[in-house]
Amino acid sequence: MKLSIEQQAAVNCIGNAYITACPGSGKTRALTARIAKNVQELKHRNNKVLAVTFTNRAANEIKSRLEENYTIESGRIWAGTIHSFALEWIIKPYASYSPPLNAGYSIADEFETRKILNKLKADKGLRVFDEINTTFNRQGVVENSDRRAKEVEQEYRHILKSRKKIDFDQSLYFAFQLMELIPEIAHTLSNIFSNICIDEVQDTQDLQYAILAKIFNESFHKPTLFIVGDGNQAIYGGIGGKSLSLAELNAEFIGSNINYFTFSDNYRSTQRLVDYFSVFRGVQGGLSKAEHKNNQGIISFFNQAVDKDQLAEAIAELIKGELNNGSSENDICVIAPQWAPIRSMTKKLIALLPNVRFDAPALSPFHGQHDNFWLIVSKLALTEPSGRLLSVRVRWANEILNHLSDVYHHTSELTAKKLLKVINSFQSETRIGTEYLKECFEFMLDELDLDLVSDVALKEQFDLFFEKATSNIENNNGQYEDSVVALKSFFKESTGIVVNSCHGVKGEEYKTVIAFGLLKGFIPHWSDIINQPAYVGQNAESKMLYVIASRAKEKLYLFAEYGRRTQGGNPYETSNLLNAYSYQYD
DNA sequence: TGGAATAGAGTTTTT
DNA sequence: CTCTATTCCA
Repeated sequence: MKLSIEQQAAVNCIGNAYITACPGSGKTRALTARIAKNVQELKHRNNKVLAVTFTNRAANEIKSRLEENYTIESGRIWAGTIHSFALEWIIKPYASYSPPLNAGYSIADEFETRKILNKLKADKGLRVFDEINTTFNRQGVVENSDRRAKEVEQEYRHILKSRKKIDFDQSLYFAFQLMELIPEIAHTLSNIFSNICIDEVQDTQDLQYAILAKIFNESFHKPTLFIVGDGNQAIYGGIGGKSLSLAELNAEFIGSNINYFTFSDNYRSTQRLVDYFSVFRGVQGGLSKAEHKNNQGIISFFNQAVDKDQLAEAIAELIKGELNNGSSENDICVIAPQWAPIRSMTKKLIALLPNVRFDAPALSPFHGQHDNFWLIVSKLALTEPSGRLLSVRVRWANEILNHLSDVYHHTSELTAKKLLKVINSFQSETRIGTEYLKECFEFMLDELDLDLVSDVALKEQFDLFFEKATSNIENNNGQYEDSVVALKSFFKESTGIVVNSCHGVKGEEYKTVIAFGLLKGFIPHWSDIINQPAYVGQNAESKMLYVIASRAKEKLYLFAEYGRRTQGGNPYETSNLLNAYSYQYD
């Protein structure tokens, strides 16, 4: 992969590196190059490179870029979210030493935790949207200034404990606790991982820094650090994401003496776009220069000019125009700050443009079940063994094998190849999606000599999987369709116009970006406005707008649509910053 | 009846 | 927090 001089300097830097740079300057490109370089330079057979980020989407981005640009033996690198790292490398192997975990545990998913919290809030006379903090800091303290919020949090922990469940926050805290209790964990990890790479570091939480720093600080042979981020894109502050300065990183990773780099060139967008979105940038970083000299392209803002009921038609027209002008479906992305309007938009767009393909993850009836064993199996069941999916399917098959051996303690000589062969040979007449999957799972269990009667955990996952999917299908006014064709279309090679949340497309780029819902209360969210000093809302707002506008390479269409109403019936207004930004729009 | 005090509306992103 | 509507009281 070709690197600029700035990027090469960072990638080839001896020692530790911290890079902050503007969007589109090739931070992730440099990171993947560094990972590949690190892998080549690994000294011992058992050494690995660790690459962590905050979201699954960002982790998958790293994996795909590595797969596309380099040939790396899969065992030489571990890439994923910090949560999954803590689970796989600390909690699972050492759970028996942890007092809260040694009696057994499983992970509570979002459905369960939200249900418990909502019930407790109602009992205490709090409203569903009153905020309850559940994140631990490194002292193990969960800060809630409100008395009732604190009580809710404590009772919530009791309920989880009685069910032998841990939530996402506890998975991090117990991992950190274990590392404090047993220094050998950090020693072992630092012996395995000779390099630690962190992408999108501005979204990392306090406890996550603490875990990574512990590995570094306790090690005898210091791993090298390669840390990449952009404080101006820190849009996870609301859930504890924290951007650190170079000095703070140096203090965290003791004696790391990190070299600082920044990239000044933008390889993504036209100069006109770079100038446009630079206005939303905070204090960090200088002006960036676009490599593309052309000032063509479009920046449009439909400020209260389109009614929300005509919005889908307007966006469909834009899409049609783009496609007629030679853009491909993969060049276009439609984003909004919240999922609810995205779902209805997706549905309308699909109806309006029946021949256009969309990549819209929100339509899966399985969302919220990432960790379910059967979700991975259904990915295989619903995809064809061809094209780019070939290598991805092998990855999924290996995940299934890992689950079977680690979580369910099956010791068989099953290989990924055999598993794929079994699932590929499954055939069924049914057109009903969930029925098709059920048949396929039973076929697979049968072929592999497994059965649900003797395996309680696998059975529990099996039941939950269908229970939640069915509930999604039944309760959402037909948004989710239970047909084999619909389910297959969800997992098929992700091509088509991306429809996603602003958070979801962070780190990605598109020739044409169409953003809607740019309204005060969405951008920034009410919780950044209510009971907050004005600067909190302004910061949150400029970061979100910065992320949104900087996704675009050539064309940016912005909508602050008219006609959306709050629960009380008041109209939503254009987001403050956009309203105040005087710009010569097309 | 005018000015001050109080109440109410506005509710997401991710693991 | 900010904006608006309502209530309170002299």
